[in-house]
Amino acid sequence: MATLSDVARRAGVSPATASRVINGSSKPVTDELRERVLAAVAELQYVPNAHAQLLARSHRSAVGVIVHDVSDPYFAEITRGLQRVATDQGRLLMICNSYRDPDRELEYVELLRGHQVAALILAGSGYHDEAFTRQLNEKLAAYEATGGRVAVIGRHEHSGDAVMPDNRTGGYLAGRELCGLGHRAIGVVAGPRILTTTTDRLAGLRQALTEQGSELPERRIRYAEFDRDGGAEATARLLDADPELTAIVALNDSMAIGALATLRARGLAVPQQISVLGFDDMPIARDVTPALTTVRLPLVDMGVRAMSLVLDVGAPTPRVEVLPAELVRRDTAGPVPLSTRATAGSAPRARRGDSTS
Amino acid sequence: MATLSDVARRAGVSPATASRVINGSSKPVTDELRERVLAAVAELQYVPNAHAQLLARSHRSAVGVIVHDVSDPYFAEITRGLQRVATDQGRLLMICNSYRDPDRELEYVELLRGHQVAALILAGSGYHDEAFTRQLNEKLAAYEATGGRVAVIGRHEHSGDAVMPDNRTGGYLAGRELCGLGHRAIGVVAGPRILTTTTDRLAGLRQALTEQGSELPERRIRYAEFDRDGGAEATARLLDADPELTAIVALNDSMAIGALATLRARGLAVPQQISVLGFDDMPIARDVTPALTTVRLPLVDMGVRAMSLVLDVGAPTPRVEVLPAELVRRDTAGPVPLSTRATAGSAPRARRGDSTS
DNA sequence: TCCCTGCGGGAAAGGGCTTTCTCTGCGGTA
DNA sequence: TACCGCAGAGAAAGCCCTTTCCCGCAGGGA
Repeated sequence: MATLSDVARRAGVSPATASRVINGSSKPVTDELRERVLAAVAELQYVPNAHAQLLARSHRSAVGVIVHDVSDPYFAEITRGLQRVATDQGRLLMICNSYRDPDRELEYVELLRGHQVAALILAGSGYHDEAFTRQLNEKLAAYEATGGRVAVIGRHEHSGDAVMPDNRTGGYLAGRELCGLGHRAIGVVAGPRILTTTTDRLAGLRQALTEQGSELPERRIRYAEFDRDGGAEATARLLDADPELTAIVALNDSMAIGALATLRARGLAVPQQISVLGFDDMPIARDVTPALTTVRLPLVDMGVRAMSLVLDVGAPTPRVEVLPAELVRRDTAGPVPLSTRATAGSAPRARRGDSTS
Repeated sequence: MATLSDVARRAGVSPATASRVINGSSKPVTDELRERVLAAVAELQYVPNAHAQLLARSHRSAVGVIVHDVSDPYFAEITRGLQRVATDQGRLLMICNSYRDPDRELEYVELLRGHQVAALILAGSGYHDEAFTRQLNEKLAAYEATGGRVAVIGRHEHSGDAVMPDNRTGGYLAGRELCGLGHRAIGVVAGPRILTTTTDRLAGLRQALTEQGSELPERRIRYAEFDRDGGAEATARLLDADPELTAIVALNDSMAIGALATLRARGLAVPQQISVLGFDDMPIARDVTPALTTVRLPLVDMGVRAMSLVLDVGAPTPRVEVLPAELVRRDTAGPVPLSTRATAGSAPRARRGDSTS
């Protein structure tokens, strides 16, 4: 690899001058030398060693991002928002997938800190795990103590900047919608119970059902991976245990798609025989058939906010932005079937209308 | 930020010793000093500066990857394959999205080279653009001249290692399937015409139609973005121009999903009134309704192969692996409708069967 | 007793760049 | 003519590590 001094030697100048030309320094350099340096750069196909540069200018500009999995549409959307702001401000993003492994999350915090990132964004659910939470907070505190900025998306554990989707209200909206349609026998296809996102959404759902004089017993909940196959499998288990179910709430859209697959395989018509509700409103939700009724979270906006928070230096730090959830009515949730409606004792209401309720 | 000499000072040892303890060097250090160093590390929350490390050990280990967009399922799958091998070998991946912008691709080659990556993988279609191709090849050659390894996935332009999905045969399989089902009026929803992937798939398709005594006129092709909305829009244009179409081939699954959306919006039944074929077989293909008939490419495997190629140093370099395309019959392709079949003059054949033909 | 060996540790030389500081030489003013 | 100031270039001091080289010392063999 050609180095800066190779370039300088070839151009017959000092490395200092070469550096100034290449970086467009404010210090003036005569046109003649400039030309010579540029020519040498081209001839040698010189590319500066990024590590040396980053080491020399102790000026940190990249931003680290830790997500569960960028290829999961939920995080893909959030990342799109993060990226948008970062690009506007000329920041490079380093994105790491933790695959929901707390240890890996801890490792990545160190890794990114080692890479001298200016800020750190953790996106994705926190864990019900005190030991882990404490460790993570220690590491984040250490990082912040050296001037790093931290923001989290959808995690309670951190005491600084945060963007919080209103998972609980989202769950509540889902529950209220289904109750309004007359459903009482509602099953839940949930993500891992160790995730706070799961429990938050569940809590809202439970509250809605309770308000309607119904309830949500544990036997009507199945916990599985937060993805398509997890949803398919959990739905199968749910149906096996309780064939009377008239509605299923999936705690994210990927699981809902898995649920639809299982229902289709079993020949159950959605929403005529059984209703399905998703959560997140990821892009594919409108393209499945029937189109998925779901709770929308402003995913891209969550990314935008988080990145803005973290790059807005100087602002007093503990800022928490709660972003609202919103019900999106499409075609997978309908009134409780006639055969069971009599026992439900509540009139179904119109299915389409405003998207918020 | 604490530095190594801070740690050394606190532990009362030299930086050399501290470094040896921290990196688990093969050089022996007495337990006592080791303890002291480790204690100092913990107290100071020391994390080594990655740039300094990377600079000091001139040993390159990360691998650079340039894709069009990781959040596109096509690339997400490929990346999964890349990641798998990289993780096994303890390599870090630096993934960059070019968003199909050739200039950005060029920039990323430089960026990654600057970051001293051990190898570079370019995934995603090449461009019909000679000037760009020449520039890219120059940059890649310069990189290879300094010992870097390069592999491409699905690009013709590079003369070294390559993993090539058999796009042409895939197009051919799609065409043959549709002809076999009696279709003659076939429209194509294509990606940008500047992409070689588009033209390769189109060429195979055209060949199949020609063999069947049919043809594929330009007026039955619409070029659009390689995504869901592009597919929806191109389908609409196609239908407006030629309402007689009995089948639509989308040149990737995202576009096919867009096509299905447009057809649904227009009340056209798939496959009873019109058939749809996709390409790639991304995971969501089986979850749309009707499930998408498509041409499968071994996406994860493509990633695995490419990474293996590039990390298998010492092997003589120009290796090209062609991976086969395979037809996957699901529910969106059916026999040509009765009303038009008479004019088509060919008996439809069974729709389900072996997945290859 | 002397020498050699090997072990544990430190000094110091990079690694490639940025940036401050210093120096030279020129034009302009008194 | 003497002096000042400044533009433009280079020397050199970091940035923070890793690793080679070297040194001192203790133990073992002759």
